[in-house]
Amino acid sequence: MADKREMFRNYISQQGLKLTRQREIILDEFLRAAAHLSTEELYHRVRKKHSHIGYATVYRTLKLLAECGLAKERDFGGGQSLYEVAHRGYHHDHLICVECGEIIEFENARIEELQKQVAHEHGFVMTDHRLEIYGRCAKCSSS
Amino acid sequence: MADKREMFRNYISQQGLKLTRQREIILDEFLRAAAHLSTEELYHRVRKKHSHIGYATVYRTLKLLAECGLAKERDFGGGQSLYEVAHRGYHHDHLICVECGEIIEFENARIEELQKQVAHEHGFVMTDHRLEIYGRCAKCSSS
DNA sequence: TTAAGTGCAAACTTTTTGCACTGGC
DNA sequence: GCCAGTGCAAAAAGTTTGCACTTAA
Repeated sequence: MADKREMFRNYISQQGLKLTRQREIILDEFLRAAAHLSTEELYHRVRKKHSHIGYATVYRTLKLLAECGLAKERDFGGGQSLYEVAHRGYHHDHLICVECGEIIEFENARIEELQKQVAHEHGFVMTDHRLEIYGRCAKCSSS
Repeated sequence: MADKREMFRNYISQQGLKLTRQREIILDEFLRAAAHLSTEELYHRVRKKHSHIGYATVYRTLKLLAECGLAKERDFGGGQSLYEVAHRGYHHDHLICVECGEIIEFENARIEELQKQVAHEHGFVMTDHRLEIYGRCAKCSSS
């Protein structure tokens, strides 16, 4: 987490941007979040402690975080996009409960491999992918 | 295609809805489209021939088509959602060129199987999934 | 000092909705 | 004739932007 703040500072200065109090607050609150956050949710969390911070700043900062690789924008449909803390080095996909909304992250090397193969078969060079599995989680299935 | 119109009529009457001229026009134009259409695009196509049809009607009809299984809503990000003609019976995924925007549909039974397995490992019962592979297509890679 | 950043409100984009009128059944 | 559907315009909902003021470097 400390290294992520470091990364942010590096990026900021490299780009000739400025490290403002707001950006630090928003970054900290973002890193504190375990799950996938909407801009709205992050805005409210930030607001609880720092009521002066505006909506636009949260949007702008979240974009900045995505730009520098600390955040990843995810669009699961349903209007707004969610951001998650980027786990550097490995790609993961999502398992989403259609009933309670729980989101579980997973990795599967075999699937990744097959994807690359499919892309190749169609003459594509794969740059990214996204896989979401929807279903009912254990809790929701039993009840 | 004729059977799809039939399906639509059946659904309409079963639900106690009405088969209006607008709905027929929109359905026809939708079925004519080969690729993935945004509501906006469909609206413009419909408008060319029938300038009296409103935006809201296109939205409402597209929702109706999705409801009765004739259309599938796809959200590739980028603001608006796209609809595609639902190919009944099999599920397919998408390969998307990040440069020219071309969308190719594919199926891969092995990947599907692995997905079901992943869901199972996490106690999920899979109901649906979505897989998108992003990359550069042959044309865009070479140029 | 000075250019980037902020907060606010207004603008924009996509989608939905309220309502009076129209038209299938 | 009834009630669902339509077209329009207004409202929502999410996001972006213009601008005058503030602040990090």
